[in-house]
Amino acid sequence: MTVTLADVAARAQVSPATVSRVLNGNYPVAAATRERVLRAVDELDYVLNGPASALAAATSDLVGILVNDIADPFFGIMASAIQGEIGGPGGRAGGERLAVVCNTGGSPERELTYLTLLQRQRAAAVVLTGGAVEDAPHAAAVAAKLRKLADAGTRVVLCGRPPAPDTGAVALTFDNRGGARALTAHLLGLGHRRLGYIAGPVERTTTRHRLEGHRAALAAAGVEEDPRWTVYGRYDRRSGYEATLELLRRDPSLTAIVAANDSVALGACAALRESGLRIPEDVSVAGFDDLPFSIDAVPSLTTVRLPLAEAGARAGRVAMGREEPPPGGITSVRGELMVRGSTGVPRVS
Amino acid sequence: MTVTLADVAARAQVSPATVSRVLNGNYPVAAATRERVLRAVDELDYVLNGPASALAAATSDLVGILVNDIADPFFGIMASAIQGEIGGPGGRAGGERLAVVCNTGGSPERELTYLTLLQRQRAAAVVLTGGAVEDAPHAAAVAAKLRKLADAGTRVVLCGRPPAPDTGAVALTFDNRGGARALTAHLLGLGHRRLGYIAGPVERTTTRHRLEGHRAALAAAGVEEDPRWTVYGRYDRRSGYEATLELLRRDPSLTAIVAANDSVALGACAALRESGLRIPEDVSVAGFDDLPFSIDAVPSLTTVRLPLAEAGARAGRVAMGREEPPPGGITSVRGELMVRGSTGVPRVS
DNA sequence: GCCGGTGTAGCAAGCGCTTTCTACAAGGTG
DNA sequence: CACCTTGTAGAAAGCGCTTGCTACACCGGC
Repeated sequence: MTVTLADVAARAQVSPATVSRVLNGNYPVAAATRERVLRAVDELDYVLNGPASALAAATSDLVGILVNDIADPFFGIMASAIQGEIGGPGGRAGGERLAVVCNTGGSPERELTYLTLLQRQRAAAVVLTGGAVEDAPHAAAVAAKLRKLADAGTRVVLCGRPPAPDTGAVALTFDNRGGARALTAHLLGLGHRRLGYIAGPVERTTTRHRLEGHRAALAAAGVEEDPRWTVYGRYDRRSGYEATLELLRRDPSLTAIVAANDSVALGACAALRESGLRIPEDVSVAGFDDLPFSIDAVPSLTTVRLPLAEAGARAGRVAMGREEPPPGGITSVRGELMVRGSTGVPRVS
Repeated sequence: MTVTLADVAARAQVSPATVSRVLNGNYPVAAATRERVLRAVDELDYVLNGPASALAAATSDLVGILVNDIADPFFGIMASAIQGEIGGPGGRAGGERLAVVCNTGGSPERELTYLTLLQRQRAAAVVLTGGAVEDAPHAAAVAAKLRKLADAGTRVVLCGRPPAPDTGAVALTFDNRGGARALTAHLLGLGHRRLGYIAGPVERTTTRHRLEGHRAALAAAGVEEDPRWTVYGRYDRRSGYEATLELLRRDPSLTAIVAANDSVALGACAALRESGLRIPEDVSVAGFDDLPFSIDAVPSLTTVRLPLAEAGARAGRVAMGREEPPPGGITSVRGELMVRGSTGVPRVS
């Protein structure tokens, strides 16, 4: 029923080995022979059997991309950039690779399961994006898995994720701490002294680093922080909305709200508006990431631009071995402070 | 070096066949034996070789998802929903399937190439999302490919895409025409008579259907359309921004702008604001899709909500054979008009 | 004219798994 | 007690491809 290499070989009157070599192009085949084979392939409408190739060659053309939430543009943009570089159709690279996008939903177990599944597929490379979960046993389990993958020849790249020592994984980390610090410093420079902070999920590295940067800026300015000013939530607008109402309840005198990311900031804006507060006259709002919609917020959002696409592209190239990994296998990607309309001088109180 | 089924079998003192059966759980194995095998698997840290299984069993656990642009939440949301249903880790389904997300960038060639790649992988199912390109030869080529996939046992589902007759593909189509018609009818009801329309790329089914709906509404209300009122572009904010400036240049007396989707609408809003026009007092703006950020626009966007997540989930289930396909293999999913702040009665001129 | 390249192609041995068919115990039945 | 189920495990034949090795021309040089 299905046509195989042997069928093509028969039709082209060559051996299966020759057909394989024509298709893989890694062995000299006389032009005339190649021609004949290609014609046979075409006439029979032959499609290589991927699993069989993978088995025989002990490699596959699958590249895994782990994301927390593919519906979130933060991950979508990175995934898109990674995919653009791994040499799928249209990519500049020769081989045609397929991107397997795995939605972990931020769950450690799923992350591990997906890693195993990718190991099972003998993935050519795996890129893990976004913050990691800070649970020690889980981190160890992931590290062990990554080591195993690396040992099996799978290239492992971390994109926007802290390094995983001794795993052989290359890390392209975002400087969340530095970005957050610059952002809060900007607010402090405007004169704000009572700043609410809406953090992400508690056990996430991204959450911690951004919060640390925020606090470092406060400390550097000698501003003492009230514990009531920090609320933890999720990385979505709903969370920002709710957290903002909570912050307002705890301390109505806040003059600025720093959000874990842009979606959260948008939720914060909505809550503020509904509470009858103007942005930035009554309360300034700042986000993080600079996703495409942030500039369209009204007022447009002051935030920290993370070069998501660039980082993803680089991660993709490194994963494909088309770009040298950074020295030491680790590099930090800086964000850029984007000052826009959502932040201003605090109201006089 | 790498541990194989045979190694596990040796350690558990059973035959490879038994190990395979324990792992696949589709054949009775005595509890004690199973126990022993599982222990061996654990001790050896054995991971099944996916390609080998796929080859031997002539099936794979890969599911392809074709999207135009994974960085766009429109596709991200659908992809996420599909993935949630195909039974990956955490899914309710038993098998563990991997989602291969293919970014076609709207290019027909890439679409075809990806389809071939998925055919090569012997994908268990393929879901194509978003509008199709309306080029006849290309459409025929895709149809042929889909038929071939279906013949090879791959389940093919179209999600938010028009039916592909005689291909064996199940279609979950969005009622773009109806939604667009309702949206424009709403604007007409408010009293608008001069409405600009920012369409998507010319050769896309989505573009055509939405435009047709818009025109149907105009016709039904007896409003004659000026050809200058339609501009084609892309499905992104930039396009909306530029198209709006163009529309304003062509006819400054427009009182409403209908955009191809929400991102375009956001761009339109930006252009209007920069032109000193208030929304909706001077110009009303409407979008399409109701993506999460649309409610956070200021004023919040009047749009047509498409049940992206629901449709994706359903597509995923149908692809997995866990839900009956609609009768005839075709169903139309309706959108819901969401009237919000960006539309209002036209200014008196 | 003999010999060692050089360029092509074929042979055949796997790659690691699934699955059909067969084998054998153990247990129930007439 | 012979016989047939029923339950469980093994043997072995592939699945379709890749690739190391071998084979064979054919060519130029001494």
